[in-house]
Amino acid sequence: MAAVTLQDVAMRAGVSQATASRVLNGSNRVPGEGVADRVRTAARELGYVPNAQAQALARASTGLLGLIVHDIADPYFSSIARGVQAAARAARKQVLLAGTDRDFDIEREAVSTFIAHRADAIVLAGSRQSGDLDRELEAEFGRYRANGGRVVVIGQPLAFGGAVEPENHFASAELADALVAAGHRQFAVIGGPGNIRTSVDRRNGFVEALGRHGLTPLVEVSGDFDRDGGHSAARRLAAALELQPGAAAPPVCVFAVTDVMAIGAIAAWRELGLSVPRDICVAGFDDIPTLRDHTPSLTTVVLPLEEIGSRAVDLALRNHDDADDLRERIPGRIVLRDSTKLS
Amino acid sequence: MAAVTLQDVAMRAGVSQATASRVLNGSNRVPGEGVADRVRTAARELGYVPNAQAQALARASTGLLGLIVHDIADPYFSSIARGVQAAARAARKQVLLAGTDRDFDIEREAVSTFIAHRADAIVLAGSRQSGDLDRELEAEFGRYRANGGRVVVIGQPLAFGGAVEPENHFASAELADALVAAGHRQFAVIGGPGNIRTSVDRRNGFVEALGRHGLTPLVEVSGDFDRDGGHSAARRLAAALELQPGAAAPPVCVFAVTDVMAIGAIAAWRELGLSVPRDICVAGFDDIPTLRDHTPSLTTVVLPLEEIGSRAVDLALRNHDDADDLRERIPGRIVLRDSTKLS
DNA sequence: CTGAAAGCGCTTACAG
DNA sequence: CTGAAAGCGCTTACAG
Repeated sequence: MAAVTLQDVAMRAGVSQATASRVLNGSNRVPGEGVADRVRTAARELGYVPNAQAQALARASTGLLGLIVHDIADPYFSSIARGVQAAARAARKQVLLAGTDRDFDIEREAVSTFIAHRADAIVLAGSRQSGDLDRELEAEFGRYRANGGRVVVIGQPLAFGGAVEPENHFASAELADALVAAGHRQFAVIGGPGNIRTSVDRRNGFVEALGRHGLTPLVEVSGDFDRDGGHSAARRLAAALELQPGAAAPPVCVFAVTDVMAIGAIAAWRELGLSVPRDICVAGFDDIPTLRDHTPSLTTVVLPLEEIGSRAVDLALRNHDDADDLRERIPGRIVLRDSTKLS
Repeated sequence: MAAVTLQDVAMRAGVSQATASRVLNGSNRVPGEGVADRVRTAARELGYVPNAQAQALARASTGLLGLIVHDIADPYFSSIARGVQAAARAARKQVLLAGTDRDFDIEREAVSTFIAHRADAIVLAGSRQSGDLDRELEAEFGRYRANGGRVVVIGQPLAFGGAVEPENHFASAELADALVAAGHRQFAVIGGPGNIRTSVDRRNGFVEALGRHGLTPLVEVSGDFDRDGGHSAARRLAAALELQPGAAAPPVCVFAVTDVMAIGAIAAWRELGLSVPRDICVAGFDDIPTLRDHTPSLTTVVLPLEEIGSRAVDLALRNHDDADDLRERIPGRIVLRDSTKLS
C-alpha cells in the first residue's frame, strides 16, 4: 500500500507538507493562489488519494458509521439499510455493515469491531427483548459514549443514546380495531420469538386491543422471525383450527407479526388447499416493498422503513448539547387489502 | 475519542508498549507467562480496545472490504450482500457498503472513498455495459491495484482483477430452449437499460436461442431495471400485442430479464384484467427469495446469489501469485413454474 | 500566508 | 524474552 503521500505532493509542488495539507482539504485560510494551484496540480499528476486512516488518527473522527442488522437479505433490514446509506452519504460518512444472524455473540463482536474502528456512531437495528442488553455490551457502549461515540437503536429499548421506535404496540392495536370494524370477530395470532421486542410488542398491542372489544385469539402460535417461521407456524395453526378448504363459517383472521411471516403462512395454507381470504384471512406488518404485488394483496401496517433508517442516522449525527437521549416515534399506517376481505 | 491507549495498558502492567502490543495480538513469541497475564489483566481492567486506524497505519492492511451495489434494498443486491457479509466475517474483514443508485458519479465517488480508506479489496456489484468503465475509474483502479489493492467485479467485464460472472447469456438461451420445448412458439421480451451488461446479455442470449429455433420475438420493449420498469414496459407490451382478457389463442410468452421486473409486469397486466398464465405467460431471472411465494409461481433462472457474493470475497482475498486475473463462471438453473404453464 | 515540529496510537526491525 | 526508537501519513497549534 505504498501509495502517493502528502509529502510527495508537497515536494513536487515545492511547498511544505503543512501547506499541502491545508490546500487539499478546505482549511478556511486560502493560500496564495499560485501555491494552491501548484499543490492541486501536483496532487492530480501524482494521483494522490489522502489516507483516511492517517487523517482519522490525526483528527478526531473517522467518518465511519456502523450499522448492525440481523440479516441484510431480509427486506425489512435492507430497506432500513437503504435509508441509512442515503443519509450517511448526505453526511459524508461511510457505512460499516455487519449482519448478526440474530446471534448475540456475533452482535457483540460487531460492536467491538466498530468501536475498534472508532466509528463515529453505531446504529443497532436488530431488536431484542427489553432488559436483555447484556452487561458486557452495555459496558462497552458506556465507554464508547464516554469517548464521544454515539449510539442509536432502532426498535428496541436502551437506557441511553438515541432511539427510533416504530409504534409497534399502538399500530398493532389500531390494526385490530380496523379489522374488528371491518367485521372480523374470530382471530388468531402468529407471533415471533419471545426475545424479540418488536415481535412481542406487536403481538401484545394486537391482543390487548382485541380484549377491549371483548375478544380473545382462538389460538396463538409462533415461529422464527422469517418466512419459514411463518410457514411452519401456519401449519400448526391450521391443524389447531381444524381448517378445511371451503368450510362455511366466516374465516378466522390471523395476525402475523411481519409481512414476511404472513407470506410464508399464505404459502403453507395454499399447500393445504386453503385459500386466502376465503378460508382464512391474514394481516401482516411492515409493508415490505417487494411484497406489494403479492396476490392476494396483503393487509398490513405501513412502516416508512427507509425513513426509519435515515432518521436513525440523523439522530446519531445530531449535536447533543443537552438533550443527549432522543427518541423518535414512528407511527404506522393501517392499510386494509384483499387478504382480510370478507365476502 | 480519548480512549484507553496501549500505552495506558503497558504502564499499568509495568511493561513496555512493545511488549503490550506483542501480548495483545498474537505475535508468535509468547512472553513470560506472568507478563502476558499482567498485560491482559490490565487491558481488561482498563477496557482497552485497540485502535484499528492506528493499527492499519502501522501495519500494511486495514481489514476493510468495500462493497458497491446499485441499491441495497433491491433483493438481488441484498442477497449478494449477505454472501459478501458472511464471507467477510469468516475472513475477519469489515464490510464498507456503498449504494450508487445507478449513478456513475456516485459510483466513482464510492471507489475513491474506499481507496482513501485503504480498503484491502473492493467488490463492485453494479453492472454496466462492456467498455463503459470510464478512464478515470480505470486509472484509479490501476493505481489501487499497483498499491496492492484487489478488485473483483460481479457480472461485468473488466480488463483486470477478478470477476464472478453469472452465465447470463448461456442461461437465458437455455431458458428459451426450455420454453420452446414446453410448447411455446410466440415470444416477447421485456428488457432493461441498454447500458447494463447483465440486462443486455440476458436479452441477447434469449433472442439468439429463439433464432436457432427459427423464432423471433413479436415485440421487444424495455424499462428501468426495477419493478416499476417492468410494470410500465408491460403496459406498452400489452398495447403493442393488443392483448385482451380471455382471448382464445395460445398466450404469448414474455421473458422479463429479472424477476423483479417480471413481478411488476404481472401486476400491470392484472390491472388490465389480464391473467397469467392464461392470457399471457412470463418468465423472469434471478430467483429472488422473497418472490418465491408469488402467485402464480414464477418460471425463472435460479442464480445462487449469496454464493456469488461469497465467491467474490474469496476471489478478492485469494493469494494472487501468478494468476492474478481470475474469473469464476456461475451457471444458472432453469426452473419452469406456473407462470409459463400452457393449459 | 507558510513552515518546523509535535502528536495521533499502533507495529516492528534492531539491540540487548 | 524485552525495550527504545523509528516510522506509518496525516493535522494543527505555534512561530515567524
